[in-house]
Amino acid sequence: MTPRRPAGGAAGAETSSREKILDVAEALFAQRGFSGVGLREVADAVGLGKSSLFHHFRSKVDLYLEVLGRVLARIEERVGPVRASALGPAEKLDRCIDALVDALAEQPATARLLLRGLFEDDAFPPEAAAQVAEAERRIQTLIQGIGSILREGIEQGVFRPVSVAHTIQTLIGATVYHFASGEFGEELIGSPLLSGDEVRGRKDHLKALLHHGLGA
Amino acid sequence: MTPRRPAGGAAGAETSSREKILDVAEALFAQRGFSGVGLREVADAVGLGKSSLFHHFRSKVDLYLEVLGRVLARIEERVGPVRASALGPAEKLDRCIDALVDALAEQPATARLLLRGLFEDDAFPPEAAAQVAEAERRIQTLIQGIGSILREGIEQGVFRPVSVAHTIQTLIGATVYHFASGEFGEELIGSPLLSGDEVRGRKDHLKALLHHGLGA
DNA sequence: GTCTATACTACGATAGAC
DNA sequence: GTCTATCGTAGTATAGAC
Repeated sequence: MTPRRPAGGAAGAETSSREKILDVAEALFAQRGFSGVGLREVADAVGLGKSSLFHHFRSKVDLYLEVLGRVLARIEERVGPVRASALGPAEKLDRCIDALVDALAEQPATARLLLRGLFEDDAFPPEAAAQVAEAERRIQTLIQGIGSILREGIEQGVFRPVSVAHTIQTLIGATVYHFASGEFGEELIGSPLLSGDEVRGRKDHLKALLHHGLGA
Repeated sequence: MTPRRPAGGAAGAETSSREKILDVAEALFAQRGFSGVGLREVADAVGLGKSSLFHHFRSKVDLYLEVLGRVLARIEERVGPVRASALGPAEKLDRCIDALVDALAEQPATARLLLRGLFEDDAFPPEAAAQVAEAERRIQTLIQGIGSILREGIEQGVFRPVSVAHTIQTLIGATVYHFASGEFGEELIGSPLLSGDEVRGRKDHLKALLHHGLGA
């Protein structure tokens, strides 16, 4: 949607093949998962031959993990600054939800890919172990950020003494699942999940529920 | 886990091949999804040749949809009676959560398969359209059951006037995702998700959050 | 950087013996 | 009801010309 210039390259260059592949693969992996997508389908959608993909990515697993890495980067970009801010727990949690929801709503594939990353075990080959471990570490860091906010709030008495782990699980489900629910969610809600109004509505719902639900 | 006698058959019969296949396929499909599982893997795990599966199921899609149907039946069995009961909205919602959580915690594959059914679009062939439509209808019925409880509660003033659709989405995420989160969730919670203590803990967390979060 | 050609494996599904 | 054998296709990945 927002093509950028290559990092230090000359002006006038279009989106690189690499980025095109990543964009297409992201949409497809989000819809049907790692095993559900063939490289031929990716290549066709990009407008390349199947073999050309291997010039840009070592393997299908490599492509998938780079897609996942981009998704995580998008979320970190939004949530990171909130975590580093000096707000109180209640306000910080609100801003954290805003940031997470914005990140998940920014592109339709984000939530589905993250959800798949959270509950699927795709049995990746051992040579990808390092990349898999790094993705897990980044997710852990995000989770622990939310955990810190909740713990701080409980210590300060602004939140009820709830289970931090259970609350995180609820929060993940309420955000990631919602924006991953696609057609099903849209039929239930009755309007596009990613429209500006709907995104605002989701934030309001979540913040109100937590305000009443966690408030001391 | 609970082998039953064949419907009208003689005593002493062990679990039928058909049920063995369904059990094995359920576990595998839950872990890796429709495309991630090969029929050879299913057959090996059951102890049959690959071709023998086609004696019991017309196709892989047929097998998958029958697995999904069993999962839905398990949930309906628990949630249905609650919906039909004559309790007030607040108590009915509590019992509904108990029933749903019990159903999801009964077998480890249930939540993952349901979650996949909710957000995945597996592009099934047109000849399976009827079976797919029936599964969607059953899910819709379950959803509408919860919707009715929420609407009734709001009308009677025992719940805040929240968005019913958003609350349902939150509830699905908080229950189905939690029990589908597998290794990730267990690491976060720190103990097996399906143990008796943990299941009770999850129910308590959810009911407390909703009690405070929805209470008028 | 993209292509054609190809290797090798696995897939879902069918036919037919037993 | 299970088996072996086989079909046709598609999967990931590599080699090498351009």
